[in-house]
Amino acid sequence: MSIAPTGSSRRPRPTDQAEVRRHNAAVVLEALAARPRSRAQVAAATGLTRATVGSIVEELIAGGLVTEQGTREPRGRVGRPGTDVALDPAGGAGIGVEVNVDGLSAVVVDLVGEVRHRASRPGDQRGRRAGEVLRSAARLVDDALAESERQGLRVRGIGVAVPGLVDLDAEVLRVAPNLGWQDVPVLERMAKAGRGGWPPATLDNEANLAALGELWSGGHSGADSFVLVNGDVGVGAGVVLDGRLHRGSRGFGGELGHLTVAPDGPECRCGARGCLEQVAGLDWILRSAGLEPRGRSDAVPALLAALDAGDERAVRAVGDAGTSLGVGIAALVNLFDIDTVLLGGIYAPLYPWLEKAVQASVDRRVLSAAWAPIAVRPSRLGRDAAVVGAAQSALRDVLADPLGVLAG
Amino acid sequence: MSIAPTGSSRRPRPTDQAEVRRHNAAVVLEALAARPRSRAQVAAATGLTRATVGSIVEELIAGGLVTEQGTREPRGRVGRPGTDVALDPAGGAGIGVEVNVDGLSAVVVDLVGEVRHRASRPGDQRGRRAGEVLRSAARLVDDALAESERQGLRVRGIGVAVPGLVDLDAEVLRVAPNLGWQDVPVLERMAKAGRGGWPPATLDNEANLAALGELWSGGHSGADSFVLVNGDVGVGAGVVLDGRLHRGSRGFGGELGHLTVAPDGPECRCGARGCLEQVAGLDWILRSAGLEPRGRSDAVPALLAALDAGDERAVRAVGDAGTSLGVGIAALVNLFDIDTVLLGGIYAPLYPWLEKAVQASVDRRVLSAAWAPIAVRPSRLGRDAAVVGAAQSALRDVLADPLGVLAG
DNA sequence: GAGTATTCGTTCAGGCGCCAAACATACTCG
DNA sequence: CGAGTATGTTTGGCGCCTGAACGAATACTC
Repeated sequence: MSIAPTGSSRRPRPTDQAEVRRHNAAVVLEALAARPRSRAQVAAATGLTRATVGSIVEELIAGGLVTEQGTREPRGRVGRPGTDVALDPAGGAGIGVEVNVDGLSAVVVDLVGEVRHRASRPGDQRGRRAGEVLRSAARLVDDALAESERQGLRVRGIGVAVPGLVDLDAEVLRVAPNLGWQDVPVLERMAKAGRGGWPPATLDNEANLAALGELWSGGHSGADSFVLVNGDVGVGAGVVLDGRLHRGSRGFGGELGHLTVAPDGPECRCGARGCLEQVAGLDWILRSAGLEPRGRSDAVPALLAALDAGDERAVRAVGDAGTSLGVGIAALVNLFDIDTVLLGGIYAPLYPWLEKAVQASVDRRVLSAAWAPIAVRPSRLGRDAAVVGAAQSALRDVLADPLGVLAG
Repeated sequence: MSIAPTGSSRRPRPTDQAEVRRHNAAVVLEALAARPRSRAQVAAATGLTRATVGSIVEELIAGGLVTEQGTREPRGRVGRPGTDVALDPAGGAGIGVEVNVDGLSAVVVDLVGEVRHRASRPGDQRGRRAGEVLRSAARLVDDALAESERQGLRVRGIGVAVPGLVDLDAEVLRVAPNLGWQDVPVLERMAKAGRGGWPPATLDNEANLAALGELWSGGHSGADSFVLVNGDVGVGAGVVLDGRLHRGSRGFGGELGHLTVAPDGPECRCGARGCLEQVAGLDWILRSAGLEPRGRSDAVPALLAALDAGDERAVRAVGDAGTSLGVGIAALVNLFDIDTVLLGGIYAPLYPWLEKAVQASVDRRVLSAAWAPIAVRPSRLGRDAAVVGAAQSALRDVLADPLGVLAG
């Protein structure tokens, strides 16, 4: 059977009881992240003993990640009341930055998921040089760091979202067609332009991070496998399987926009024909609705206004886009076997006009739809998903391995 | 075995040191599966202490999963020579069964991956009733069990591969379009028809199992993320990410055959239009090459003969199928970010005539191809992949949790 | 050929983490 | 106010890994 020696990273690592402790600490913290609870409740929820939970909570309190809340008011139940333990908002924060075609934005999110700071620089970035844009982004980060310090938040990491293919190993933005960028070492440039003293930063695709944002903040109960389709000028997909983002081995996954849906369709920037992006992307929708794709910040409200007014051309444009989009989504669903699809980015506000066409198209093309219906829903965070997801991705390290973070 | 009442399967489970032991036993066994080694070498490879490895090996020997081999001949190195420890072939075996359109087959595979028994019943199954077919399959299993006993192999499990959508929870074959079956409780029926005393059996899609077969036996060095595209009358895909098969949450994944590649194409059995299966499946290829799709067992050799003879019509048919197939593969690659694609099933023998068209089509449509080339290769196990994978999937349980298997 | 160096496998305390049970605490109920 | 119940902590015990020490088996050196 020769399970190939797999020279690479795939070698399974051994465990020891320190790892057990770390793992269980993460389990406890996870339980507390869902909702404040007493130690006994945590024990019941996780399957650990009260003794173990007590000891872990003690350690987490010492590390400043959780705090004891005042005794809960009596609830009419017999027995000694428990004292709730909750995440400490000051225990950690993450900074998220999004670089996108129509502007930059940044947020600070604390350990409980609250947005504590928010800033943005709107404006079309397509004309600007990468270096210039990233200097602006670095300034947003510096501001966010300052603000975090003012609020007594300890920033654990920075997440940067970009609209393009990211090489995770090299931490380089390989290509962002809609920005016209290529091979840009985003993190390096930003750090160089910043005031220094930054916590560790990571770079990822905006659709991926948006999906994480939805996973952690969206409160889509029970949906721990879903795809977030992020519509914009381009169309990306963030794939979450069993509660884990699936980036692909090289960070190049989720390129839904370049799925072929019309082999004889218009030529795409990527060189192929009939890419989904060309018949369901924002530019196509705008053109098809008789609006100018340029000056996007005005164009989207104009589109929505036209739709609200019942403009037939606009309604049909969006419906047609929905049909094409459904083809792409059906492909996703057939391949990944996922039962929930979230429409994000520009698709979120367009949802009411997309819904029918998308659902019809999906139902017709998904083989398993008869046994298990596919739910297509609008994203909850909308355009914020990527920045928030980026900020939270930094915090996930804390939640996933609290003891490791405290020790490191 | 599992503790927690687990309302939802996604809740993270706590660990204790018994789990540590089990995990480390699996790590040790995995190291030994790759190649026989001494305890000291296992320790070096895994990072565990010699003391720990010694104790685990002792336990595995007691359980009959591994054996000490004679002292290795002196190798000119100083120091006391180690005694190699290796998987014990008799430590366990798996039975694989494949039910397919053109026949049934079964194999017995032992713990080291050797095929110890092989049997098949060729013949078109499309006309036969499910019950009848499954009775034949059950007989193959009974024979395989008898043969295993004769060879002193302890059968740990049975894997059944079917060409269709499988509901993993219910262990029901939901639909197999090319067999014309629907909602068949395959395992139940087989067990009822068998002589009894069967070890636990599992049901899965043939493309999935073929992918596992390739993963474990293919020796595609380094490729622990790949897609196996299994061509036949239908077209399925088995997706392996980071060395783990991705079935989808409900076992409905990998339906590459019903990807839309030609929206205006012919109508498919599934109800949609332009499914890949319709323009790259075996029936289409045969028709397009001027051969009768019926009587398939003869048709494929005829096709190959025609290709060998340079028959233009046949060559073009396969080439065209390759182009369409490339569209589907490009979709897979864009979405999953995978750099290796294996062509299996009927595509394996057709590979020489498919290669060019597929690769060209893929390269044109995969966004990341410029940075990371996509390798399209024929599968190594060919038509055997699914049966062998099915047999091995039973053995994986042993390798993944040896102590658990021994205890249970 | 004897002594030394090196490597292998085992044995033995030591530490750590979990569990089970007992205990102290705090509240409800009658 | 006492009985009953649930929470949180303490204690003893066990299992597992580690590190060091030890015997065993081989090669190297003089």
